[in-house]
Amino acid sequence: MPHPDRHGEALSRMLELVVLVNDDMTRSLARDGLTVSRAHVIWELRRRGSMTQAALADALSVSARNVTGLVDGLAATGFVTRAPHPTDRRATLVSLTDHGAATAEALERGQQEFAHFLFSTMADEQFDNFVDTLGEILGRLRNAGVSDGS
Amino acid sequence: MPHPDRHGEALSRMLELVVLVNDDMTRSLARDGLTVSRAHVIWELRRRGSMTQAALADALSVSARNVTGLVDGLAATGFVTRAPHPTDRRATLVSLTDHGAATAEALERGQQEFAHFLFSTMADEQFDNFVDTLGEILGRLRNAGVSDGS
DNA sequence: TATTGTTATACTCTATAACTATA
DNA sequence: TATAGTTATAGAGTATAACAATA
Repeated sequence: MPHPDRHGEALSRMLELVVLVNDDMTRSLARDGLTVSRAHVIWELRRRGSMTQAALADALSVSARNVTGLVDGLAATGFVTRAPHPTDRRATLVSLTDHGAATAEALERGQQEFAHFLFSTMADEQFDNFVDTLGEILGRLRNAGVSDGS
Repeated sequence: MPHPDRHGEALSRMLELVVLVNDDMTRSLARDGLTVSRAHVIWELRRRGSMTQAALADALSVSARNVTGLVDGLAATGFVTRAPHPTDRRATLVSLTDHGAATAEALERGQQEFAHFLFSTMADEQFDNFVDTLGEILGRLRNAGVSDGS
């Protein structure tokens, strides 16, 4: 087992990674007139098609109140539209506009390029080990919703 | 070089890691009555000692306005105190109270335990590779303040 | 003139609670 | 009764701009 001190160094690097990735996404999305939260909405609509706001709230783990606000913003800037639900007159169907769909594709392309930028020069063995290790760490974090991080 | 598709998978895992680590820190800090931003203030004060608000703004990459708010909150809850700067009468020195210092130590212990929780069962070789790879990725992100992430 | 910190103002994200229209 | 969505309200984090006190 490695020196315990190295564990702290590894965690520091992970925390810096969190910050840098977050900053990078925020900056990059701002160029498309988006925030991280709004991009999540677009992302879900692309993956799963038109949805009611209740379904969006569920998919994004966010309150109904927040969905209203997020959809308000996205509708005002032309990324999504609201339409009455065909059978349930209480509900609203949220869909991507053409602009929203094009943006979703651009986001996906951008993400692919970003992944390439990060990993493409890495040797096979190193890369595989990295992905596996990420998987192990994610497993722990998922199962231990509780812990004692900084 | 690995299949390009695996790059996307690696990035997905990294993004999930960002979310989980963030959630974990938020939940854990809430138990001490802290938020991530306020914990950063305590962290810097522990690392570098008492500082003026201007120095804090610099260290945290945050606006002067924000420092006022953060210090207000931390002072109201007894983690820090404000005192006049001995030589510059414009400035205010922010210091940890005993409670703040004790909290800072607890945060550091918690972070060590968290690192242990994540890494202690890992084989040497895997762990070393992981740390090295994190370093490489951080290097790229630091140097390319610009990129095209999701 | 420049710097330190505060107040004023505003935007985003988050939440709960009350309310309307429907199921 | 229960669900879908909105409005009301609130708190945290972020920011810029104007201002007072001091350098």
